[in-house]
Amino acid sequence: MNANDIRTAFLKFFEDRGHRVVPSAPMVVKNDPTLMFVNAGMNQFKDVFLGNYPALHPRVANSQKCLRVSGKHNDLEEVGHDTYHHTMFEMLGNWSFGDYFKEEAIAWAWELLTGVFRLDKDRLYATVFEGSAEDGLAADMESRDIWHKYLSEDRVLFGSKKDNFWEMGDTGPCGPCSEIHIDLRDNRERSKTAGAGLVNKEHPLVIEIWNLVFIEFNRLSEGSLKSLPAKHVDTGMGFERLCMALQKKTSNYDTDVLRPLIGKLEELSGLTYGQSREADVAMRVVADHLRAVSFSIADGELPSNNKAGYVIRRILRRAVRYGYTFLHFHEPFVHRLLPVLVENMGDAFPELRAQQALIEKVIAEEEMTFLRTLSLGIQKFEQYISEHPGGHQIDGKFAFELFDTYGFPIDLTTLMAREIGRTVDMEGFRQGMEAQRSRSRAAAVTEPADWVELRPWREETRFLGYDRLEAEASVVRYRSLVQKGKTMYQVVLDQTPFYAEAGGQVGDRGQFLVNGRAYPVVDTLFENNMVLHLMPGIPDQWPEKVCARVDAVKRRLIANNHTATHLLHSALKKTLGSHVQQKGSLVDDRRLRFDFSHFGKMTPEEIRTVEKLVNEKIRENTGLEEHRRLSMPEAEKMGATALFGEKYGEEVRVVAFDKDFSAELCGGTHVEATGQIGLFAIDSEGGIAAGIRRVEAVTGRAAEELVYARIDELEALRETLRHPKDSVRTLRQLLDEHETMKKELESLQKLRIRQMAVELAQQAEEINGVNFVGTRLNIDAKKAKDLAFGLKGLVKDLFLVIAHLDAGKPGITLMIDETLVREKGLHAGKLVQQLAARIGGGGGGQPFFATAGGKDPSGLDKVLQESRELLR
RNA sequence: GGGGGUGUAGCUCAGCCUGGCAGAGCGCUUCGUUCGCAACGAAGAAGCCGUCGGUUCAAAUCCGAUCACCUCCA
Repeated sequence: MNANDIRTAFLKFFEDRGHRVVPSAPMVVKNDPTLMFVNAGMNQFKDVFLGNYPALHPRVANSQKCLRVSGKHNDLEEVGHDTYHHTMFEMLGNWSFGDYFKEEAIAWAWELLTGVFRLDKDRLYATVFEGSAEDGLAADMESRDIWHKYLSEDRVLFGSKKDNFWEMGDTGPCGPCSEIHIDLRDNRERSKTAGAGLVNKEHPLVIEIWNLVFIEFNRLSEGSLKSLPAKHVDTGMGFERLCMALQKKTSNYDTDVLRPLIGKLEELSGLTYGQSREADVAMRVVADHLRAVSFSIADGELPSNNKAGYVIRRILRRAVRYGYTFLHFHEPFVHRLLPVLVENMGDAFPELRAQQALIEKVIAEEEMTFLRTLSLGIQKFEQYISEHPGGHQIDGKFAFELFDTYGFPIDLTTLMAREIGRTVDMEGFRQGMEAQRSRSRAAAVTEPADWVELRPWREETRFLGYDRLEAEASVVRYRSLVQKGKTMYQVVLDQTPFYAEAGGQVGDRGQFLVNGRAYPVVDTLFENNMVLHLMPGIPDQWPEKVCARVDAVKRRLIANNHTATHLLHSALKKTLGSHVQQKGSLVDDRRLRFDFSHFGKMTPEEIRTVEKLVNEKIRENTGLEEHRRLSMPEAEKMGATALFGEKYGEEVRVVAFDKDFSAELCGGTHVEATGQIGLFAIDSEGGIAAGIRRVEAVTGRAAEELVYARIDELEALRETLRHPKDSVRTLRQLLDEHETMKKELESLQKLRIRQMAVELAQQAEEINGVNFVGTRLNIDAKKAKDLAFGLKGLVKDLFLVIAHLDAGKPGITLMIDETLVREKGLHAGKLVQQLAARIGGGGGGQPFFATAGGKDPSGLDKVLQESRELLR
């Protein structure tokens, strides 16, 4: 059975048992601050479990892409060293939302594994929760009894809270779980040691394949458990491990999920998998990471230097590092595996195929920059070694600097040190790291308090803002949080006209009217289907109803920009081609920003074409066509644009303006008719990442101002040029002329200085074995310096004093030949200080050359006189 | 969000600590040598030292702000 068949068989099995099959949600989490990536199949159903959101269907099955690289579940550093950890993996799951419970979940798991997949019954074990005194929970005897119907007593084991009580994170839905483990060792091994003793003991061939979680509680932030209104089933079966078991392999990397990637790596590196431990680890790392990074990019998360993007960058760099060190790739290579991945998984995950070119380009670019970083680090390392030739230990502070500032991985530093017989002071390194951590932690304290619940409330916040900007509503809950030392409140209403930040559109501002007083709302956020109104202050007591009023002027400007963004999106597709995909968007009341995939800079003509197209649509004054509740297939039939990496529910909203021109799935607020936008103008176009361009634009009055500003600038230029016929030609001529004149002037000045130098050389006067030259000139300090250096070559034993005056500023330049400095102990810097007193100033310099400046020009003659006397 | 670093010739960078003539290698142009060149020799062009402000007689260099990029942490 190949991997694709296994996936299909799983989904089919549960579909036949009344489950709705749903697609994987994107791996990148958009509106949950506690989570960056989907780390378990249940993430997208979190709100259903908590009762915040009704289930679409009581029974669901899916295969969910997961990424475990940060937070509570972080497997990144394990990957590669064994044969079963992954950063990205697929989680096959079946779900019951308040429907069936332990009995069916266990029965079907057993039937699927032994009946459909035909796994050996005598290789299977089950674990159940042993209870926890800390949480006041008893052992899960119910699950144990159910299991005894299928498995003998010695195959049903009790497990601790760590293994058999599943929690998504520090807070959130959780419950006891029952895991199914499989013993994949050969018969000889199995007869020697019983599998039961190896369960949960990190044995690579005695592994958990399926976790059946019985969700009953919500873990609150103070640590206690709260019973949920309904009981749910959440199961997760590691797809890669299942494939290993069914394909009779002993490593996930030997299955047809990952082996083709390793094959390609063998081809590219010339090494054979299975020959050396180090190369094997490296190949597994690269294969795994390529898959994780590719899917992340397809879901819209590009490598970058912060947040989720930074995690992606770190994964990719880990792959490059292993390839560089152990597979001897010194050129970008990771991106070359992509075609193999797409070939393999492109059918099950169409987003991969659709964005292949972009993914490849982004990875290649990122590899290149990292290789640059590496070579810079190696350079720094070598410099350090040559500066510290002795010693056996490399300073931990230096190793940390290399890592922190130059991004040079510590294990490479260690490796390079070992090659020259040195070690690295890891304690010093660790200290640097710890200091860095606590600095960052101290800077980011926005711990919210627990919610204060005012009324029972199970639904999501009802959004009224498509139709009205003001509404009566009840406060259902609120909490405080401290941000940068200031206390803010997040307030949730049962219904609200406020639009919460989503899809690039910023949150509304406005106010709540409570008993005749206005309390400002400074921002509106979306979190777990709740709309959070961010408020600097709240009343002591909330009345039954408050009046929520959105700032209408801002909202109108935002609508202009959002609709313009849709028109821009279509215009870009029409002008540049269908490869244009939205990669990001920001819409506020002042401007709009749109990021999209496109190769190469837009030409000025293309920019103009896009602007014209958008303005054409504005003039047509096309009315808004809004479909609030369409099914996904209906929306697709309309040809509405959906975004990769965006999670859509069963029902979607489609916003269209002349539906043949622009129709998008969108939750944002828009204008009634495009004419309201008035005018659209692109302010700038530029690149932000490999293959991604950014356009910034303005609409309405802001667009008008932009156009005026440009006209004014041109007018001012023409005015300055005295209104020539062809100002561009005139300006170009002027610039050319300027350039040649500048050159000419420079060479003339050089010539003049040389001439002056020659003249002055003739004036030289021998005083006590010194050739004295003293002169008064109307030149600036820079020219005096040139002159001094010019004269230096002409006169032996020179003692030069130039008393110069430029724009009312007097100055002294003093030069003394080096031989005089040596033999007579003269020092220009000291002398010039003395002389500077005459012009009411100060100065200094080196023994052979010094300058001074002052305020009193009348003293210049005295300077010359005194310097002459100095020599006598 | 917080820390560190880097912006100097077309490219890669030195110079900054300790203020005092803006440099090197590669590339480029011209000439010469060579059967030939990723060869050799000679000459040359090329710079608002990221931007703005401050300190100073004097700032690439010191101080402050700002922008861009790199990097680590959250």
